[in-house]
Amino acid sequence: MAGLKQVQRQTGVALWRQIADRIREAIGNGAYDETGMVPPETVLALQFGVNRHTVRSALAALAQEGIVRAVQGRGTLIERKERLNFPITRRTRFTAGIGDQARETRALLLDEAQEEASAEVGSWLGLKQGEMVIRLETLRHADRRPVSKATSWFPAERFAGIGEAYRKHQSITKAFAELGLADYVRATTEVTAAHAATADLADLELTPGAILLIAKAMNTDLDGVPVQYSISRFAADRVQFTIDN
Amino acid sequence: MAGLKQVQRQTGVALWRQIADRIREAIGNGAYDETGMVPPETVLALQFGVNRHTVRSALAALAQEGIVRAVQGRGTLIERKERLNFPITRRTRFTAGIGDQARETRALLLDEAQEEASAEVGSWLGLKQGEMVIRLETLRHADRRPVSKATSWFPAERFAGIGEAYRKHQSITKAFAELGLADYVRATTEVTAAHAATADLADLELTPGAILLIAKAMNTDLDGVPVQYSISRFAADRVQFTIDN
DNA sequence: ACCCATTTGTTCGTATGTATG
DNA sequence: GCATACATACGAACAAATGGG
Repeated sequence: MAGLKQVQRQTGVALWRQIADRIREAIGNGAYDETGMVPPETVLALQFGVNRHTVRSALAALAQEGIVRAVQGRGTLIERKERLNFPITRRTRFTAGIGDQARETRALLLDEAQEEASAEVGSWLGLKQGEMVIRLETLRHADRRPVSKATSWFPAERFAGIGEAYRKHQSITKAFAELGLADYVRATTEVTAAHAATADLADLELTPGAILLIAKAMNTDLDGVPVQYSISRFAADRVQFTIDN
Repeated sequence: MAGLKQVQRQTGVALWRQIADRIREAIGNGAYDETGMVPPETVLALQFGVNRHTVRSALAALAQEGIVRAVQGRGTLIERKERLNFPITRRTRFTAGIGDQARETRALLLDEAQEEASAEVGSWLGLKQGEMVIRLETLRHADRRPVSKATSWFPAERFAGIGEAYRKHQSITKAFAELGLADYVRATTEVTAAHAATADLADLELTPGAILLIAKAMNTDLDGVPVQYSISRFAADRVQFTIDN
């Protein structure tokens, strides 16, 4: 499991960042659960085959993120360690899916706009290019940590006022209900991964080079008519998806 | 869509690498399909707010990967642009899922071993920790490009000889069939994303900082008895998953 | 054949960031 | 904290190849 030389030089990614990424990941995977702390700097330096200064840079970055806290004479304590599980099923809902794993969830409406459907959005929603759609930009937190940022499109005619409804209820499900759609199902989900764009880095409180899990999803009503197309970006360090067949 | 200053300084990730990652992604998304080439270096430099040298470093990295080819006086041509779609369903199979999108698929058995089940593997396969399992390390190509690297575990008693069978048929499905298991289904899939480890970088022909889509999957026979647990690492640039409910 | 704008390729120099001991 | 070596990034040129008038 340990393995030496897990980092590479002259690749455009500084060693301290590669090491920070690996330690963050190891923490998320529960590698240091027994002690609740990261191994000593000298041990890490040996493991990664780098100078202790380099390890210190990596730990400083993680401390900056609030993931670890160095205490002189004791070691580097792990402050936070979470990975939320997000089930993708026919009845996928954000709040219900995350709700039982977090004490508190929040939803923020960053932006709302009415616009003409792009080719991509139109094809997913079954609209002609140029028909009007409502776009919502939303940010979701769990226990005060940003978890996902999503862009959603809705047919404008059918769901006029969904922005206000979402702001009020902080939930797509409840906003749909207020607009007369009692139930909906997840039809299709496409999952990819990519480096975060700068705009998402800020909102999701990530550092450059961070990874996003991206879910492009289409929801329909019970008659199979598309009601929502969304592109959700999740901080890959903080979530995993599960698909149960 | 364009957007200025999409890169950040002093983050431990070199600008040229951030830019290379964004251009690779843009190519994958079809952003330059009209011309079949990347914008001129001077234009990219302006877009990203960096010196032309920095853009050239990024393009040199992409040329090294075989994604683009620079021609003096003409521009930088896009050589390769692919993203395979990998459906995750109750009947998920690698070869059948990828097969119709690639002209040629190959499967390589990198390693085979018999070992005691770890806590994780045991819990997925319904074995006690310490019971014997067979581990296969496999690498899959589509059209001569590596697509995924997978580690699979099988109950040793029931599937003795599966390594040989896999080497012969280059297919899990056919190897199962030879050992008397005519059919199996995908029970659960967990999807995460992470930076590639060094060992995977080499086999998947990726550069450091590259992203993996990771699928932890459990297959059962038709009676619901676990027959396989696997951790597959896909090059995120080259694939996407789809989940149809 | 020639000129020209465009685009990639190359060579200086200089400043800052990264990594080591 | 210091000294050293190398990678990264910028700026200003100039050279070489391409395609079109």
